[in-house]
Amino acid sequence: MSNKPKISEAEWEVMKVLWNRSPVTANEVISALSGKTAWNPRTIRTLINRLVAKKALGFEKTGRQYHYYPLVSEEASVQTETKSFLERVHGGTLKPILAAFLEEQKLTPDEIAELKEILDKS
Amino acid sequence: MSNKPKISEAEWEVMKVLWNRSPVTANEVISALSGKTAWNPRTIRTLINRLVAKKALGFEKTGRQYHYYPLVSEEASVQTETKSFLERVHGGTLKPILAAFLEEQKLTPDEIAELKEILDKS
DNA sequence: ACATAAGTATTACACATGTAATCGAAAAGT
DNA sequence: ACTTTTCGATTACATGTGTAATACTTATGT
Repeated sequence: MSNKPKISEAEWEVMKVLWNRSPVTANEVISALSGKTAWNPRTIRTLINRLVAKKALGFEKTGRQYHYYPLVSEEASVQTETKSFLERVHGGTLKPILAAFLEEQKLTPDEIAELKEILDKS
Repeated sequence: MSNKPKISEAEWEVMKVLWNRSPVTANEVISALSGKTAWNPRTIRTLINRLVAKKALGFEKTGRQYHYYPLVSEEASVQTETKSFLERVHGGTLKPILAAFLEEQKLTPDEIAELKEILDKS
């Protein structure tokens, strides 16, 4: 089952909150995002609702409040996104991709070592 | 100037044709894509028009025919896409991303060596 | 019990995207 | 010169996305 729902860019921010901690209420998602984004709480609720409609999130009712939790794992979603990304830039040279990776992620030495290990094993 | 126009997934296919060879006519783009996609020629013309509107493509008229060519480089576009992709999954663990990369089997041993070199230098 | 507040559900609306069809103009055949 | 074909330009339309506002429902305080 667990088919890969397409998660939009804004929705992705919501998912990251839920992957980080769950189950949480809509309000908790809203306050978690209030530092990061300038979205209206209504907007965030809309995003949550869409994610529920897409079956990327589930919830349990506790009284009138809903506690949301992910129905898709972060790992699987990253995989899906990455695959789609790679398909799109297929044929592009790989070097600038990794270069951007390195530049953007500000990799720690530990992470670099880990990546090298992955490369070694392949 | 040359600001980064957002190129959609379908449009990206058109750009790849043009990055590969240009300037070419719409019909040449259409036949280049006829093997890869099942799009109606009308659809491809629409995509070309949108890319022109986004200033991702330019053209010269030769008689009544237009010869299109990219206004943005593949390198720059890959960079932009990659940055956006990374921002979206930012905070996600890096390992599954590289794992997906490797799984796609885009990496030849030569490339792996090259990547390791990049990692070494950073 | 009833009003109020706090959640959730429904509706809105503009712009992007996928996927074309139709309109109009100009080149080319007859 | 007129008709037909061939391009490009304009228009279409459903669905997705960003960004909310409004309506509805139900705890909760009084």
